[in-house]
Amino acid sequence: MTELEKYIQTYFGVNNEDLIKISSFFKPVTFKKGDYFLKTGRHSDRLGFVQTGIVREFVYIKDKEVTKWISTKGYFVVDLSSFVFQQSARWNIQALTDCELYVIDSKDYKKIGQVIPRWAELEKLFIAKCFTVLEDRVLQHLSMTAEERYNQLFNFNKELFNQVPLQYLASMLGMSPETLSRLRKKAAG
Amino acid sequence: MTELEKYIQTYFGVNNEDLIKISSFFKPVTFKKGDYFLKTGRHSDRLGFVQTGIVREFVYIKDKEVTKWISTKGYFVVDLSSFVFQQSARWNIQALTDCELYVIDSKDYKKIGQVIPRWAELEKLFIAKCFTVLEDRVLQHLSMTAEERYNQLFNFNKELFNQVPLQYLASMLGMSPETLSRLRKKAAG
DNA sequence: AGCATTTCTTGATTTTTGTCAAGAGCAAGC
DNA sequence: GCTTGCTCTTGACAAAAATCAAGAAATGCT
Repeated sequence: MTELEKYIQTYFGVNNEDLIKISSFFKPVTFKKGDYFLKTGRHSDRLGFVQTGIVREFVYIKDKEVTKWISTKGYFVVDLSSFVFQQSARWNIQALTDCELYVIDSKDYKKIGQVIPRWAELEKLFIAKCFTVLEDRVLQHLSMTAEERYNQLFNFNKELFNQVPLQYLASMLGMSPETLSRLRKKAAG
Repeated sequence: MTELEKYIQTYFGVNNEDLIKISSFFKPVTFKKGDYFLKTGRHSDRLGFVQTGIVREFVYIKDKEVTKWISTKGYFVVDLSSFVFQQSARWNIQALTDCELYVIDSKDYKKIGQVIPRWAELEKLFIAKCFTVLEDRVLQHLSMTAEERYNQLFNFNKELFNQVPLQYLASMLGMSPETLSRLRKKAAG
């Protein structure tokens, strides 16, 4: 079973037969460090799954880059408003390292629904799960200090701090790079 | 057409016949100021639609109330993780004023899917829309100061500031009540 | 109306975080 | 191996926001 199949099974809980049908629509695509999976303003008609490598989703706000999320193995990358609602893309999605993604375009994606009758239901459940994760993220900003947010992310995923330029993590945590640097020093004791 | 029907049509874009089928599952329930629609830890098997009044969703974190959202006419109120995934509720949902809600329990909710074949698809679209709204909210915390967040909410919905205790709005915006008070004074010039 | 309670404002102060600037450390490419 | 960038750290300072405390204003209740 490939990584992709493993994750689809975990996320969507389908049987082996459906699993193979679904995953067969995804095609492997390699990205070099710096390549864009998606650029703001363009129309995105594809969904990616990170097999290896690190991918950053960010947007320019007042001439500054704001990193919304950093995806590693096992994450889907997509601009949902663009993929689902055919709007122009809000996020830039860029490979931070060389990457292997499994990619599906919206034309093929629609075919999944024809093959798997319960697909819309499974999609709903998956997006609902994503929603609750984002709810938590909002709550973190309402209730935690920069230091607490740093510690939480660090405890959740230490490796990230060796693999990703810290300025991006700082942005994703909603603090300046200097603050992250100081909190890091402080936590290291 | 009732408010509920109007909003269902706007959100889900169904025809008149389906609209009536869907809305007929919702039952009007009145809540007195202070009543709880849902309490943390309980199991929630109902979804509400705010017809009149104001409803607050909040949670205790380290003995402090954190207000996640304040809903007025036209909003759905629900603990999604509880309603969809049968987990115990994460949020308290309380009437800030006397309220009329249209309420549906999960048993009846499931019947909608039997009556409207496209329902899972429509649900998916609705939750996806909610997801993109939350994405924006996260971005606001990554890129805006307390003052900018205050101004944005005030410009978006001025009435809220006359109807809701400001301490709740402050919490929802991720700042102390004192800071909100000062920003408010400053913006009033 | 009058009292009690809650909510809001204000000032003083502290803490947290951001900004600016300089330099150190690293890595990529020639 | 040596530039050339890029990234990270550090210090000094400024700005933003939190906290604490006191009182004013509004609200609810009887």
